[in-house]
Amino acid sequence: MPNPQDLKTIGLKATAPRLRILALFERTRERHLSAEDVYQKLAAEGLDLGLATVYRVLMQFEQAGLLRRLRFESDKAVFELNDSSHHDHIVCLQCGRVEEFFDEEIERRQEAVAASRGFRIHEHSLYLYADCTKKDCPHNSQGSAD
Amino acid sequence: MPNPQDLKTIGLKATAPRLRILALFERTRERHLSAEDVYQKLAAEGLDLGLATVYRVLMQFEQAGLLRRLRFESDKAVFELNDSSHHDHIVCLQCGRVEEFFDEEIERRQEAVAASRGFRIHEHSLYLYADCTKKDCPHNSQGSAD
DNA sequence: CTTGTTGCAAATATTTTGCACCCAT
DNA sequence: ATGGGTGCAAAATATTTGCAACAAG
Repeated sequence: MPNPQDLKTIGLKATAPRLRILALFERTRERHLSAEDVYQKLAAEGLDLGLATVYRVLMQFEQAGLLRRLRFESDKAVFELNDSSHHDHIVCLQCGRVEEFFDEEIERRQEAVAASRGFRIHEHSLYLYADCTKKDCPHNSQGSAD
Repeated sequence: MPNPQDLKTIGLKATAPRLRILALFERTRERHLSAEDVYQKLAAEGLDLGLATVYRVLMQFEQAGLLRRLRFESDKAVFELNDSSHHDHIVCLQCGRVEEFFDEEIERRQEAVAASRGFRIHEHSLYLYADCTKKDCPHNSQGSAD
């Protein structure tokens, strides 16, 4: 469970929903959760909270820099803990697995492209949609899994 | 106005809504239009059509490869004519201007990153959100426009 | 105590779908 | 004529907001 001070520091009262939501992101292995995911998981743990509260808290955490909001192809947003080291995402279209990566050269080229056209980048979003070749990916479970 | 044959070729009847929507994309200079944009513009031209039809036609055109669906930060999808030459987008956060770019090196690195992690890319989305320095951008109209 | 926070329900926004009527082929 | 296409209204989905009750500091 996160320290209540973590929240007070960013000007938010340390309430149960907030502490539990932050705790969820800190311990969950699937780092990427939608508002609905958070709601379901906490409800399953017996916490009685409203979906609207989840949305509000996620938004506050995003504004405070605790979480980052991502949009994969689906039309619902997912959130991840903001470890403040920038990275992009590669998503397996078969099993939904998400991996993070950072490529110095891609970052450099983005800057170069933008600068050469008279733009100054504020942020970017880069998602690679792919098939993975992991053994436990449904895509490979029956074929050549190599 | 597009040739009715363009539509028949992809198995769609050459109806007024379809021809007008395609024509709109072929002549408009802002290449990126949302369903609502299309609906408004055609309504303004006196074409009486339903928004649902616009959504249906856009979806059919996308599946036929005539259009490509994009999602910038906003939560509505926009479409662009699919000239079949792949490119990414840079969007000005101030004036909404959208420019397209293609960078060989970025493409290569994406493949390399994916391959090294055991993924095979199907598609990707890369958006750069930036400020542009164009003179007609509201961001620069009153400041140092350099 | 006092203001921020919550849950609920209602409101938004975008997109999709059911259905009866219509038109391109 | 006939099966696909259309408009309209209603549904579905994701998210936001108004409000009265509530709780952290």
